[in-house]
Amino acid sequence: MKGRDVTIAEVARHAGVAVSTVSYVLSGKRAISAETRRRVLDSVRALGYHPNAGARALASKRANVIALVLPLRAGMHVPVLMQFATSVVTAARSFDHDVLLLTADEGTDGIRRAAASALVDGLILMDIEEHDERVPVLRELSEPTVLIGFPADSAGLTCVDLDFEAAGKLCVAHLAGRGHREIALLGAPAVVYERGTGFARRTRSGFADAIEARGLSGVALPCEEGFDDVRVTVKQLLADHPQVTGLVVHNEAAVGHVLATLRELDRQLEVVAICPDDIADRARLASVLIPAEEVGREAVRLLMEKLEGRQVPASTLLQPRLTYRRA
Amino acid sequence: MKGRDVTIAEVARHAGVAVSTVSYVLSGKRAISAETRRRVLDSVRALGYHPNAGARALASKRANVIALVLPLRAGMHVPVLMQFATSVVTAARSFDHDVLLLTADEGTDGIRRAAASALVDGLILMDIEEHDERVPVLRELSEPTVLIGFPADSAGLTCVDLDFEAAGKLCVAHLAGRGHREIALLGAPAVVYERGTGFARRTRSGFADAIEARGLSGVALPCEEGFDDVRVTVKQLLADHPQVTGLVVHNEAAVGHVLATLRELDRQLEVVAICPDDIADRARLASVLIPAEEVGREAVRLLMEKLEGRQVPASTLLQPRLTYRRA
DNA sequence: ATGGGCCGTCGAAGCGCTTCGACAAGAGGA
DNA sequence: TCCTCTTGTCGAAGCGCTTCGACGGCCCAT
Repeated sequence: MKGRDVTIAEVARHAGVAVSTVSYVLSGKRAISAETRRRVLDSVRALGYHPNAGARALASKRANVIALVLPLRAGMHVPVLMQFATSVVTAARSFDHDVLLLTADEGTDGIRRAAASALVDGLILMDIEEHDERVPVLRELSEPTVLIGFPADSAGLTCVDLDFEAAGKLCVAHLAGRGHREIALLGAPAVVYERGTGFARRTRSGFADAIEARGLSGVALPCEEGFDDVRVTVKQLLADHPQVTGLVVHNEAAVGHVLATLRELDRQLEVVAICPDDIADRARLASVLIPAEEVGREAVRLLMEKLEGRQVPASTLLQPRLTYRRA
Repeated sequence: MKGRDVTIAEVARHAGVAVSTVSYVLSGKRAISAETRRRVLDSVRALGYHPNAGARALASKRANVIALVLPLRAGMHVPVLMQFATSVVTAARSFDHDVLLLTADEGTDGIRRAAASALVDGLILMDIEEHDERVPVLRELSEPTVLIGFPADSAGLTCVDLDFEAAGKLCVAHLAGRGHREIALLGAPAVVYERGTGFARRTRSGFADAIEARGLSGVALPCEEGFDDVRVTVKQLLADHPQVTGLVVHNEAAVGHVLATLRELDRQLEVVAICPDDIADRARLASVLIPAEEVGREAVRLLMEKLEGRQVPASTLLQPRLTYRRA
């Protein structure tokens, strides 16, 4: 219910300077004497001035807003998604940008619209599939983009992600180092592989490579998320491969159920998980964590670089780290 | 990489009309002949015109963007939060608005900033506490606001939520109707009550009222979310109150663990949950669902009404519905 | 015929900001 | 001393859109 919004003209009048001077004080794009700067900033505070976002965007051709395109589909672990989202928002704020939320179910139209209307200066997309329909659209856009995840053809794009292949290898190395010769991988639900989501496949291929390179024997299975499904899968696995003593779980939702089933069967496999830290911590499990916080921050940083017109590496792979916890 | 953005002036030239005519065709705010309208729309399509959001906001004093202020704190069930968020985005899009994501950890500043800079036309806040620091800020804002949840003093505000008191009563009524005389409520983690989050308390008080009104005996306990904690809580409950035969669970994360514990103890209580449908469905449980979709949609609808300057009810309580599932 | 309305369209005035070029005034070099 | 640079500030021109008032036709009631 405060009075009408304060404009830059009122600040200028109050401080006894020209409008442009106020603008330069605020943007720092030209030298301003200390005395004038102080007067202007005092007036800004006194009047409670906030620049009008629309006017600023119109004049400067920069909205100071980026779009975050979130998926909402089966097989995504929602809390991790949320971690990404908050880290993106926080990072964006640290660059004085806001975040517009676009959901994937508006399809490519939302992306086109937000970009073409200059609503946003750039976009971050999450949960990229190998053959993602959004990717061709991005190529046509003049707005810079950063992807979290990798499509099959990433030429000309900027992508960030955990190095899941390295993560798969790291898990095998860990278990091999502790003496296991036959290792299984329990992965994402089958639908996630079918959709061609990169991270699931990449882990699996890293796993397979490492198994082969070390001359171990291994088996990789998809795994659903419900308790009963997990139970069946684990039992089947142990029946088919009784020699398995090491287990890699790459499925946040299933971790707890897998452990419960092993307890129930009284089988003492050594388990390492690829999952958020809190889940692994709760289960006292060795794990490679998904560095959602770091990925989000890095994505924003890259986008800001691109907004400044600077070159950035096409692909950024964050190296996995394994945390060992004794039970 | 397409050419520079198309402006309304180019559309006007292409269609052979005045700029204002194009604007009126697009906004529908003045009558335009069918013939002219067709020509203009053809040009719009031919040139791929998208109005510049900043210019539009500046001229019309409407950004066509609303803010969604999300919390991210302990004790909130994240998937439900996500459901709210997507339903808000979807609903907003249906009113031709976009959604700016603000996180609560920017505190009240983010709210002030977004409103004062005219970045957004209105705000929706989630996860309101009884004594929420953001509420006084909202009262000073000239932008309309809708809260999802109720603060202790909701005077002058517009709030939407599931009627949790009614939900608590409904659960008791259901169990009483099926012959139970001693009923327990397992609620949110203790911290949620301490924080004064309304929905948890309101369910508890509805529960207590219904118990008393029917002359039953009842007990209400907070409940943590980890498997082991739940196990302890349930065991304690059954030890202290061996006559309990009906159980209301108002804690999404705990539902599964409660059932597992009961199975383990071989106790056949009748359980009804207040939780999202998918969880109840998976567990084949009678439940009152949290209508996240509906709440989000309603919040947006109310906000749009307020944006139009219309009066709206101060409080909107969505009536709970109980779904009975036989196991 | 004649005037009053309505309909469809146009032109122009902003909206609040950024940024470019201009220009005093003082600093420094010759 | 004169001229050239800086440094700090100002004024004005937009940015692309909405909206207000004006106006020429046309129809209908007089």
